[in-house]
Amino acid sequence: MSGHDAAVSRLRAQGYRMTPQRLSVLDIVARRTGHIGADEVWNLAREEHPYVDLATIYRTLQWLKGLGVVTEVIIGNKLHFEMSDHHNPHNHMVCSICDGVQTLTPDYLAEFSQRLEQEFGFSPNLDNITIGGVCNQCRAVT
Amino acid sequence: MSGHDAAVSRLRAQGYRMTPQRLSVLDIVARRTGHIGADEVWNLAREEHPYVDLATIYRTLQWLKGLGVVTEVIIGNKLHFEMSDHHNPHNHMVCSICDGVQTLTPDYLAEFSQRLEQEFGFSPNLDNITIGGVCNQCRAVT
DNA sequence: TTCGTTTCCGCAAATTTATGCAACAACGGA
DNA sequence: TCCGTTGTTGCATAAATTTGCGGAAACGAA
Repeated sequence: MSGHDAAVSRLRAQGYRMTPQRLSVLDIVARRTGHIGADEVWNLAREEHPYVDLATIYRTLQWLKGLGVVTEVIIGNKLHFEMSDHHNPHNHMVCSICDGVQTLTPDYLAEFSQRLEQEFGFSPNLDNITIGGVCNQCRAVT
Repeated sequence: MSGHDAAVSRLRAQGYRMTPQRLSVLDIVARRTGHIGADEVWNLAREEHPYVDLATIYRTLQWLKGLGVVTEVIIGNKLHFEMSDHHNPHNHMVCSICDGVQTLTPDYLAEFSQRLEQEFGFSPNLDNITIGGVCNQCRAVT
């Protein structure tokens, strides 16, 4: 179907079972341009498979995140997800006032990341990092 | 009594009411060297004031965080807190395997922060940022 | 196609954190 | 010291996410 066929094959090759629930979640996240909340994934998934449980959605999303297939974006107190694009990776800046999201190339984090690695031997996982703060417009209003 | 008297006076001067609950939370966090979980704060607070509600603990902690009095550290899926030390500020690196915490001077984040500000007009709030990743020892074991 | 192993899911309940509201109490003023 | 205003709390409840467990189903092997 869509562009996540490669991901599906890869997961299957790795020995994971591709259940309808997992395919559905993957499909829903892939079809959406931009991020989508866990609850919204659930609602869409239930249209196809009315019995899917919210716990499965969360489990699947965390599983895909751990495998680098999806990226987590923390918006307010809720988790959102989007397909990871390894050809065009980016992080997120989320405004704590308007919940607006801007993207950021990881170049900005590269130097920081290398220093942590070299000076502390700490390997940061910056793939799923969300930078909180206040955006331009919201600051102007205040 | 301890070194958080200044904070108490300042908060009072700013018009906030210093209730026994708030004093107790402040005391508990200040007395602990290092971070402490919200649930643990609650348990200790109840020893002194058996009626305090967990909601009050969370509200107070978030309030103190917003005022820069305490710093939030995300460990696993739980929130921990410690007194902010503005003379000696630091961020945290948390290992996702062993939950170990290392500290980090904000110098490492300064350049990054400035670039976000200059190039995007985005004011990141890095005071309460927690960097996730894998520490030296845990990586060695794997 | 059937079977067996082993992973995965639905269900229920627990955990962690947040919020609406009426009663309460902190603290400046009389 | 007492009072009134108004910020805070306790209580109840909701929201968001995670986890344990027994049954179900995916998928390779026969």
